[in-house]
Amino acid sequence: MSKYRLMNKFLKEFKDRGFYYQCTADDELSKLLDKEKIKAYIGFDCTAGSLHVGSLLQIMCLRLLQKHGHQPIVLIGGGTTRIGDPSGKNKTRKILSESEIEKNIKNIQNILKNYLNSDNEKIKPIFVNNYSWLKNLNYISFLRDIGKHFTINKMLTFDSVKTRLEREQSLSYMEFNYMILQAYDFLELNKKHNCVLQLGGSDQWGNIVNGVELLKRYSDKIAFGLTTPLITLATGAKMGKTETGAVWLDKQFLSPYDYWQFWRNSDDRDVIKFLNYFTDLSIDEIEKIKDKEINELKILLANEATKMLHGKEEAINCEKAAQEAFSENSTGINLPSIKLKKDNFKNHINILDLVILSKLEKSKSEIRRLIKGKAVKINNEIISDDKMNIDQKYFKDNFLKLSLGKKRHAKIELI
RNA sequence: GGAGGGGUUCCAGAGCGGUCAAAUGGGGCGGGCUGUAAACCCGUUGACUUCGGUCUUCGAAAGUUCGAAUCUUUCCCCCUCCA
Repeated sequence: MSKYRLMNKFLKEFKDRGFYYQCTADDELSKLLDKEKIKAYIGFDCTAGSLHVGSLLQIMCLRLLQKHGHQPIVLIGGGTTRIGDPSGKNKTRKILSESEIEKNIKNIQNILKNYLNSDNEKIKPIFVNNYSWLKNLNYISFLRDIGKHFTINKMLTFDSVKTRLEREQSLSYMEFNYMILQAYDFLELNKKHNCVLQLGGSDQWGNIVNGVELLKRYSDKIAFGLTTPLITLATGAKMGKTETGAVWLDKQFLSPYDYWQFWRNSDDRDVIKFLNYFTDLSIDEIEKIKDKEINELKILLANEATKMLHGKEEAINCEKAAQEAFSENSTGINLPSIKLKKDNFKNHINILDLVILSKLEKSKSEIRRLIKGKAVKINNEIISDDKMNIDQKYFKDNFLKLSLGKKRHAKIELI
């Protein structure tokens, strides 16, 4: 901290953008980064079938590394997922099947590829799966070579262990070993790739420090750990999960339109922060525009974030669709469309069934409630009767716009 | 191993034989105000319904009863204290 002004460019940007939370030794790290291009890694867990915005800050860290000429290593925890990280959990989580894990790994890699530069040999991401080394560990030699560097006394002091022990549920020996395995990952990546830095969320601090210390003890090597803060929204909620579900970084789970909307609906107080975290706009640019009309900034944020994941074209489409959908007399023509066979309309279809088909809502009771609350619209006309039938004359050029409340819109198209 | 306490709808947490689809708070959803924000106000929040009702829920199963989230038995799980 003391040499802040002299700080390495990568670290400086890391701090200026608000990514910085803790570092094992920032002065030394700064010096090292000035001297040479390094390899750094972040581990991703593959419990879920995809990644959501909760991991986006980590992904942005990888991008930032690349931007400054360092090479990121993406560690997918194929092995450790088989164990389960006890951090922040009060229950042992379910163990996934082999095929599920394999599928998740592929999917997660694909998402990351959207974000990372793979063209430049020097900085292109190295994907590794810790299962490849963990699966063949020999128990006795592992205990002797690695285990001896860990004391139970110390391990018991880690929050992840402590909370589980003190407070509620049991902690299995299997999970207890998680932190050792993660430390071992760092050692392995150091040997194989000369990786000297591990990044992660602040909840990973303990695990990261373990790795750094293991490297020191085992091979007398200096390595570093760097963590990012836990992002909370202005409302206090954790980032990444909405009530409707997680904000997935994956078309199959969340449409680009909804992804765009997620950013567009950010809390005023979060917008500048998010521009720093989740866009490529330079700090200077953000400084320049920060007093612009807040809704313009939200659109900018949505565009930039969507562009990064889904591409420029999609981002433009999303903006158009949104503009159109929210305007007074919109036809909803640019909305993502739900296609229905004309057979469904031999005569007519009940409004409730139509909404169900649109997938905007799946409970008829809920739709009835919405209708009572004047929240259901077809072509911007309020529907007041849940027995109403919709026939083909509601379709103009074979489509109609269906709205639930102010924010949920869909285009129903006849084919 | 011994002694107590507990498992309730998304969450927290009341209820302790009928008036219980279950208080209250949080969250969500919708409406109002606005700016697709926040705050605030109002409504709503198991499913299905021909709007009369019907069906499924209070850890699991069996039982008592006209009637059970509420009582009994067995089982599963959790917490606290003692050994």
